[in-house]
Amino acid sequence: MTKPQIERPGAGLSRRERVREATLAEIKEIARRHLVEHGAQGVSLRAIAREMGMTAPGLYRYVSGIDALLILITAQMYDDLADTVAAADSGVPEHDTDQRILASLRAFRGWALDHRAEFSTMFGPHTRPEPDTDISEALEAGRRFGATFFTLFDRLLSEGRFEVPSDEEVPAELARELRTFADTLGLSTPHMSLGAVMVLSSCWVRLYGVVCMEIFQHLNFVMANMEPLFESELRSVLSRIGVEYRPPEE
Amino acid sequence: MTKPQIERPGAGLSRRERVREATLAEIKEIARRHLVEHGAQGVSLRAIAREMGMTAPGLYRYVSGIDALLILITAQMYDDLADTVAAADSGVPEHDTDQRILASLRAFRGWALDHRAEFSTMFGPHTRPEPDTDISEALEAGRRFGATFFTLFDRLLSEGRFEVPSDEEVPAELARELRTFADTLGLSTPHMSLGAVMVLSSCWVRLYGVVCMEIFQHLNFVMANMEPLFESELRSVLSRIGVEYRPPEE
DNA sequence: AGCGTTTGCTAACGGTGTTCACTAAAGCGT
DNA sequence: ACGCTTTAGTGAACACCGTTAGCAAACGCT
Repeated sequence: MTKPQIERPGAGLSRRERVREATLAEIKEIARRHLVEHGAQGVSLRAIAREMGMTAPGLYRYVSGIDALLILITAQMYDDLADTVAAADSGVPEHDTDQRILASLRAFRGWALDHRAEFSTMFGPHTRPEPDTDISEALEAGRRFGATFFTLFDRLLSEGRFEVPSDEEVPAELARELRTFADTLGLSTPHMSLGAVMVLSSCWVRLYGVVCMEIFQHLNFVMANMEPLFESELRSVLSRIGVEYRPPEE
Repeated sequence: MTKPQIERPGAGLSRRERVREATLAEIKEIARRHLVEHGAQGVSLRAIAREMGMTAPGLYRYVSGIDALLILITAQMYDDLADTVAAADSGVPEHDTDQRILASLRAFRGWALDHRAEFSTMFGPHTRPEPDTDISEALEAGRRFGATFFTLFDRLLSEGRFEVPSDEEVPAELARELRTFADTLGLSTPHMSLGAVMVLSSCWVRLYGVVCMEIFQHLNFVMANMEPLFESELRSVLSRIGVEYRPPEE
């Protein structure tokens, strides 16, 4: 009888660990649905437990509190966002770098518009998590999300699309930060110089800013439709990195 | 006896209205302190009432609910921020436009760093307020906050510091939005063309973005110190509008 | 002095996070 | 197959929260 007692699809997980993983997954799934439907305030352990047919204190076997739960589902959301962006990217002919970039970035904004509550918890204000909470999962998911953009950006570098500042042009203090940034995210390719990382973060800041502004409704009462502003920033950012802008379809 | 029964410093307020205004002010003051000390979650009607020596339901005579209260104090916070920025601006010789701009923008970031919870509620995710809530006060305070920057920006325009895009270069949809933006905020000076408003919003988006990123701790685990990135963006933004950048003192 | 308005209270409902002591079951080693 | 250990989940309890309804006292005006 070669029935494996331990080696299972889940890779080296005992039965107990498997069912544990399953209910944890259920918790996260329900939590996320509540987040979507009722906003961050609407996620409550008691409601989740109710829906699962158990009581709230039982959840503490799986999650150390409501804050930790919200961090946990952050990882899922980054995965979802990453998938959406990656799908948009691969929906464009592989060689057409310009359109791939356009599509990816617009997909980013589009996802944010369709998932305001998620976006807010991912990119909005954080209360610094207690030191013991495991954040690695969310970090890894965030890395995966950025990967699509890094890849495309690296293509631009290899194609020599725009002028990259020399390392001497990067102020010393900024250089230090950019290095830890690049190291932590593991972006070291032949073309990825310090100057390139600087340009990349500058672009990201701008797009992050305009999308945050839209989702957080900062200009809600002075500007009805934020899309033109986004497109304008997009255009400006892309011209900086030698990518041809094209207005959205239709 | 010329004792004025109605005409008082508060301008045409009956005694009742005055004491009412006073307790409302007390409510807002305590609410704001709680916001600073315990974050947005830590503002509760019950706690405020307790501190005032009354009970929570009594507060409903003054405020229609906790959400409305948070909106109310938003106005105060904008005032505070506006004062800080204005103070930094006027701490520089009046003719030195470049330094005034630098000082104002750094004061903006500095205030944000010193008032994370306030900044988060002001610039972070909003749940759209119920239609009946009065938002005009916060809007006016926000306008006052922007005024310092508008004034300085207008100076740059009048000095012809940089090239302003012609109106034809502004895409039609964006132009529409920028017009309502400019109208609502009342920025119509001789120099304030559509192209100028476009440049202004672009600059604002970038600075908003980098400060949000820092305060919301979006890159918390990949970048320890965000100041160099802010300074880098600041430098880049200022070069766009013909202002000389100088690194911060010390 | 009387009367309507405004203010604040108590009580109550329904919701929340979290801790603790406890039971019942599942897993594991022999 | 038995017994022991680890674990999952429960119930009760504590300390909060926002909000509504009904009522009594204080206030201001005529």
